[in-house]
Amino acid sequence: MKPKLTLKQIARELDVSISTVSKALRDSSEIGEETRKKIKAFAKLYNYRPNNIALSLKNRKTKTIGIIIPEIVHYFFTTVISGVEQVANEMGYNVIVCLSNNSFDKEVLNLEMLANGSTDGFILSLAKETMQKEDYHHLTEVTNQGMPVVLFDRVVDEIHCDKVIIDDVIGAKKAVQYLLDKGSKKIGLVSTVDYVSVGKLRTRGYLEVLRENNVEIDDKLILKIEDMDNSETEIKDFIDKNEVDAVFAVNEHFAIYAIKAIQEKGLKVPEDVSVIGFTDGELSKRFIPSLTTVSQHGERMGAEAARLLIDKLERKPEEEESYRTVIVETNLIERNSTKL
Amino acid sequence: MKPKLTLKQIARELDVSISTVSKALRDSSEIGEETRKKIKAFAKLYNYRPNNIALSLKNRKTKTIGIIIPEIVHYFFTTVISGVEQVANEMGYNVIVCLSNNSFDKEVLNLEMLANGSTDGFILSLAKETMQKEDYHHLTEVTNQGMPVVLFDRVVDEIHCDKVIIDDVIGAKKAVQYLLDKGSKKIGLVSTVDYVSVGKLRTRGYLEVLRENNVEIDDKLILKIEDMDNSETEIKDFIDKNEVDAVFAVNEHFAIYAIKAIQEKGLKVPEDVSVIGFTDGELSKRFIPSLTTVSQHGERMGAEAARLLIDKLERKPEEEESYRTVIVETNLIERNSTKL
DNA sequence: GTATTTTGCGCAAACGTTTGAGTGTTGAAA
DNA sequence: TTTCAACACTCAAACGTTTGCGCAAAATAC
Repeated sequence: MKPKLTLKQIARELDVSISTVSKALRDSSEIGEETRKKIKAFAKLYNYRPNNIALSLKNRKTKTIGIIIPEIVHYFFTTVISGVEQVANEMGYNVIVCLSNNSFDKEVLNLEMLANGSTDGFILSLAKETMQKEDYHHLTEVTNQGMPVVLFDRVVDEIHCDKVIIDDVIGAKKAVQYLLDKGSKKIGLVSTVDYVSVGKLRTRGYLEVLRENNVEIDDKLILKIEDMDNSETEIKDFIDKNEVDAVFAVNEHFAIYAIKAIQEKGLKVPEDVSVIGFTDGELSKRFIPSLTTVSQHGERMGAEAARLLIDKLERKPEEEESYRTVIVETNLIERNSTKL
Repeated sequence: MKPKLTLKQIARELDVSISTVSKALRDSSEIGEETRKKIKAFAKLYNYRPNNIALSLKNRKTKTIGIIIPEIVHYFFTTVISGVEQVANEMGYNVIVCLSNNSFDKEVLNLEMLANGSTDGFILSLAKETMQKEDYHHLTEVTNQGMPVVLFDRVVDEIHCDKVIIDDVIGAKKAVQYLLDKGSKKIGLVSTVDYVSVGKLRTRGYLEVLRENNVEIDDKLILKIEDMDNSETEIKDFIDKNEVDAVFAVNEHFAIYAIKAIQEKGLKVPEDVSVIGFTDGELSKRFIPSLTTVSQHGERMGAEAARLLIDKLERKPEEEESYRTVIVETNLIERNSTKL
């Protein structure tokens, strides 16, 4: 139980001053060859490592970036974390992960906590509740203090900062166009209510493509899930009541519930009805039939977000502010839930 | 762009000393009513928050706990994180998540990094590579420095610390006994190679139950997956070559590959062959047929681990050391991949 | 032999806090 | 008037670093 070596202890042990030790270890030319060697040998022998906290205080930077996500038990978010982590580590940064659990209050709390010196900047995706409330003061406050923030996936125009998003509209268009190309005529949409930005945008893509292809839009074929906990039965009802030859769902789960409902109705996927999902997770790959889906490339988004943030962190203060939005391209992964 | 309020600035602004400000904010009786009110009002107005880094340095504790896991894109680990996070936040602790990506070197690096002042203690699950190498010096070093460590899931006897595990043997026994009770005679096992402790233990449970029930053990019915990337075809081969009426797989993926192989062979699950998995993830719930499985209760494990760690952190130093191992009970979740 | 430069090291301040000890003023008891 | 406690506040050290500056001794130059 040796209580961690410090400069002070090395100094005492070797009978030199603290600054001599510090300088020696940092190869300062101020220190003589001999003393330097002696100190370095000692430090190495006892495995000296500088205390990060003290360094953070001194340098006024922590070399850690905070990431706040709505939930962690969620494939997409974990891939984003993975992407952030890779880039961050490469650049010598640590990552702190906090969860908002989709709660506004917890998002605020986490942000405040991390903003008080724990991190140099943030990467975050807004909690659902925050987007409903449209209250972003906690974020503007943080940015006002000069801490860079990068928003991803669930972003919002009101906050001025770097952003990483996918083009939800184009992604949705790709999916629906694909269905049309394969001969589908009556394409159902299973989406979320509009305050979830991605639901709104993907719905827009759906509508645009239909219009571009002169397909009549039938409101009955559009389902907007209000209550996630009840989504399975809502989707079942929807499928039972409507006759469709294809379904575009805005996430994996909805797609799978749709497939289940279709199968229970006595129809086959993809022979009778094609289904396309969004987000390429475990389920999409492993489900039978495996899901044709729009891939979001979470890892790439995380990497981009980390790069944007670190860029801001290491930029000289003279350079003028400017915010970028990078759009990570989606692409359609063809599997077995759509006909060839 | 106001650069974050400090005690010093408040002191200058209100023309008192720094210590007066500090004491006033902490409601010290040393400070007069009037000044205290004035200072508190000012602090509130400008939203003063003490700097965590400075506090950490002063108090020699950070109120954060580090968690290092082999991979984050993995349902079980995310549920553990979720559990840790809940308890940690309740107790006023922050959580730093780092990934070892199953690499020994990265595990060492992360540990060193976090050990240098960033966290008060660790919760971790060993990287696969670490278990192969059987090199735990990085962990013993950390514990020698007096930092508490809690190991979970992938644990090892050589390290003396608190541990949270599930009873893999009992869990496996429950599963296999269940299959026997339902009338299965030839139960296949799909496991991992033995240096992955959980694979070994679950295999042991399988063997024990068969022995207890006087069922002959047929080595041909035991598959040990060496190369994860190739597991799908290995399992397909295994199923094709052997006649079984049930399969016990040590994780979700293996279970699903088994089901696929069984179906491709022209047999039905669960009518012809029952399948049981381990770990209750998204896939188990949503797959068709949904999987009967041994639930690991990741969230509960995380919560237990956090409690153990915080307990150690807040214990007075006089109290003597003792290490506990808590075993989180598994239970069988019956779904549709086994016959009734 | 003195004047100047170089070498090798220590001092002290700073980062933002907390806190025990010290200090000066007030008011009351002796 | 002296003594002393109570009050309200400030000083300074500490946590572990880094770094500009100062200073003595040694080495060089004149």
